[in-house]
Amino acid sequence: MSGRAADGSGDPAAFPRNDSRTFANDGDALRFCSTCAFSQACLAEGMDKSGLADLHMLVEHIGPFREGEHIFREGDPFEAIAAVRAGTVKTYIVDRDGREHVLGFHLPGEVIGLNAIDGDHYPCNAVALDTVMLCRFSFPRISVLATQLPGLQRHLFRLMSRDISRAALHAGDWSADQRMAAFLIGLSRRLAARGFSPTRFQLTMARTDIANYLRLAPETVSRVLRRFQRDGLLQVDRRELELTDPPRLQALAAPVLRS
Amino acid sequence: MSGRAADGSGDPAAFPRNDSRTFANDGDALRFCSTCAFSQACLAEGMDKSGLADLHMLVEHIGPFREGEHIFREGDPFEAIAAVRAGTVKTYIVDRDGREHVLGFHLPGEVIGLNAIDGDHYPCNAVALDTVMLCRFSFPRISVLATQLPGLQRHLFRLMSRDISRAALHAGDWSADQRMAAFLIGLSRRLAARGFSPTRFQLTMARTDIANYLRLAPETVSRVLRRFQRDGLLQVDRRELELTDPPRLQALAAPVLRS
DNA sequence: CGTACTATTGAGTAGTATCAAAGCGTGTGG
DNA sequence: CCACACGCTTTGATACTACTCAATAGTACG
Repeated sequence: MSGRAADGSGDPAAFPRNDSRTFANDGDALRFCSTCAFSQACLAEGMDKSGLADLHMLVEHIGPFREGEHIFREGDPFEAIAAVRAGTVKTYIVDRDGREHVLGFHLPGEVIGLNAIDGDHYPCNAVALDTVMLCRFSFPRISVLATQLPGLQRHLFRLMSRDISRAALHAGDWSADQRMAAFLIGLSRRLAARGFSPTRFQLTMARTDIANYLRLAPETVSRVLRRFQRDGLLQVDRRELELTDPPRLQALAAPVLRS
Repeated sequence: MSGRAADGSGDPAAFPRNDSRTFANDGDALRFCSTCAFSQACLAEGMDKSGLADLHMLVEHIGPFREGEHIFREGDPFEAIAAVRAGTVKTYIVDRDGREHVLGFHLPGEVIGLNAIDGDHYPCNAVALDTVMLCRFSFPRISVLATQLPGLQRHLFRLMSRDISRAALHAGDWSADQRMAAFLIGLSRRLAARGFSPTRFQLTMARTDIANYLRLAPETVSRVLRRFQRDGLLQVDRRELELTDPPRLQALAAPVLRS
């Protein structure tokens, strides 16, 4: 469990608000825009169409962030949450011994920064694992909007509640095999929910990142994956992954995921 | 790590809304009422005095719950969150192997049920570890109120954000000693924040509960406590505890608590 | 083609869990 | 009031999971 902060050299200021990477709110940007998912969810919570317009006025599309580039760092002043539009974001902290603890991986459609609301500063780092596009929501502004749009407020409450439960599950006491299976099945489901293949996908994170997330040693991650492959549960080549026996993996993961 | 659901025999319906245990909103009840803490926090967030009245209209004082009595159970329909006014509440789940996983202990002034907002049903059980009094807030009603009182909304956001961070810390990868020290220092600080002694207090939970919370075996909890005592960090007799060397305990807990 | 980094593999070990049994407190019934 | 029984806690001995250390292998990049 070594783990060192992957430092993407000199990044610009954290979570830039208006820089060259911000681009217009054009149709092309909206096509894969998770704001839509965000908006959809708010509509599902009862928000009306006019709210949609207000919400879209609020959002800023930022990116691309390149691999290794930080979106925000621990201690940066908190101003905004963001929905991932494309790519994968890793959030992590580094303890005083230099060990990295990965808090989570955030896929398209998922929201980062919710753990920063209590406090003026981000309590963790967020880094792009590949090319990342974001929808940025100023938190003061989206809060105000949430008082006017109950559907939006409800969606935010739900997102945060979900994160509490997810973190609690992740805190549970499980074997290396169970945690790895739960991690893979979790990825699979989240990708499937966004229209990606649930059985063939890329691990956008390094083995070390997986290890630091699952609180395992990198060597253990390697060994578990290899054993899973020997047992016919999956095929793994470098970062390319295919789940060849999802049912058995799910059975392993079931106690962790409670499903 | 055995852990079995402590079942307090036949409880009445979950989270009763109006029963014999509900009592009037009189001065005596309010004296130690965490609604006050809740209200204070909302005022600190900018809520005005009229909001205070609205909030107090909303709250229902329920209890007492006796030791072992359940406040809600996994699967019960979600209708309300609650602030602990007195006593200790344990939240936990039981996995399919019958192992109990303790999600948290909730002291006076703390709020339970926030992880249930996403979903129609409570995702966990809540049980009284001693005599517990609660302030119940109907969630639909407090949501509506939150759209009218930005200070209240802000407070709810903060509470939930804090829970996300807390759960993430708890999920970290630490030694038995570090986890135990962090647990004790955490208790101490939370008690101190409510005006109790930070150095002398009761462990209201069983060793098994502590073990299931810290994902340790009960035997390990015993051994660590005994070693801490041998090393002069604390004095423990049954459930009576005195921290005799808080600085050293804090040093142990520091990487976990990030303080 | 060489270098650097990440991933894999192997051997030995540390830290906790597990199993078994005894101790202690508390409550109960005689 | 005492004897007993039950539950929780403690203690000891042993086992096992996952870590650590060390070395090799494989990839990506210059």
